[in-house]
Amino acid sequence: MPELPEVETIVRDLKKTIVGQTIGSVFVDHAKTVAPLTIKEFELQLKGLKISEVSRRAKIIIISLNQISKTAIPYFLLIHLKMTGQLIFTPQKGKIVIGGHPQPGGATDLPNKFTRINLKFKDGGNLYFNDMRKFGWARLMTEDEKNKTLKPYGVEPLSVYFTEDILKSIFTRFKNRSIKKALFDQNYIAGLGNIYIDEACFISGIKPDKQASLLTDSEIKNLRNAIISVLKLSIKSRGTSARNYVTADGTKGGFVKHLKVYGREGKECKTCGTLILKIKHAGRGTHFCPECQK
DNA sequence: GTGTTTGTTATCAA
DNA sequence: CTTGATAACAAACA
Repeated sequence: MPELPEVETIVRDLKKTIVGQTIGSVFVDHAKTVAPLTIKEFELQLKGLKISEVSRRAKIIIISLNQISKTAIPYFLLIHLKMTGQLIFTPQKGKIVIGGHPQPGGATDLPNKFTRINLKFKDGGNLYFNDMRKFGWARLMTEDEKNKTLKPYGVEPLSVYFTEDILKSIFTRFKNRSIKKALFDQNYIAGLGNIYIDEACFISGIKPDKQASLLTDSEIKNLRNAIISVLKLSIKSRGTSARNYVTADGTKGGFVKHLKVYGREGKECKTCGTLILKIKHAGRGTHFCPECQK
């Protein structure tokens, strides 16, 4: 579920809450989530490590860990939330009720039936990794392994490297495939997913299934600006809680009310009143206004 | 029972 | 080689 703005929101929250904290104990209840390590290995290796940094690359959360001793190897816990993952920090001990935000399955407390990992900090706080569908993962790795894992990812759309020229060269490479396909490919642009691709296409007035090589320079410019602005605005709203996503304090993001096309099929376009269409394209539900987008 | 779902990867088909 | 479609992972919901 989480795309760039949701992951970024969680990372910014965790920077404020867990950096500097030491892991006291770890509980894992689903082996696949922490593979290739076994549950026991994962629990033992994380125990006693201190969190030195939290960052993001593409849709991956990177928790940097340093052991207390100076000679120790730095470790990195990389977490991918995939479709339904949540990462929630609670500062107090014991069972916490997520205020007013029932989780999938109706659970309202922590830990719950979808909690796959619980990091317990020495000062009593808890970091819960919940994942209803069990697609997400948390992998403990060395610096080399981390670099190898992150290497294939493309340009960060909120970085200075995301230029019109880069976008143009990507679309050239995708020639007769659609722009949605191009924007979806994490090896070229990192962090976009179904929601923000549809939204950025609407904002820039381009149909998502349009052939990539047919875009004019001015359309590429508009699309780039739309991608940047929709991501920034969503981060400001703390992300889109369309289904499972919650922020690291367990609250919902507020971007749903800004959505122009995603999830609005059959409703009136906010610009022209035409009904929003939904088709299947690139294997995903694809939303657009047939009047505003060409 | 049917179809759908924010992510990603593998495999098959044209 | 290119491209698209589908299934798979697994679970909930309408």
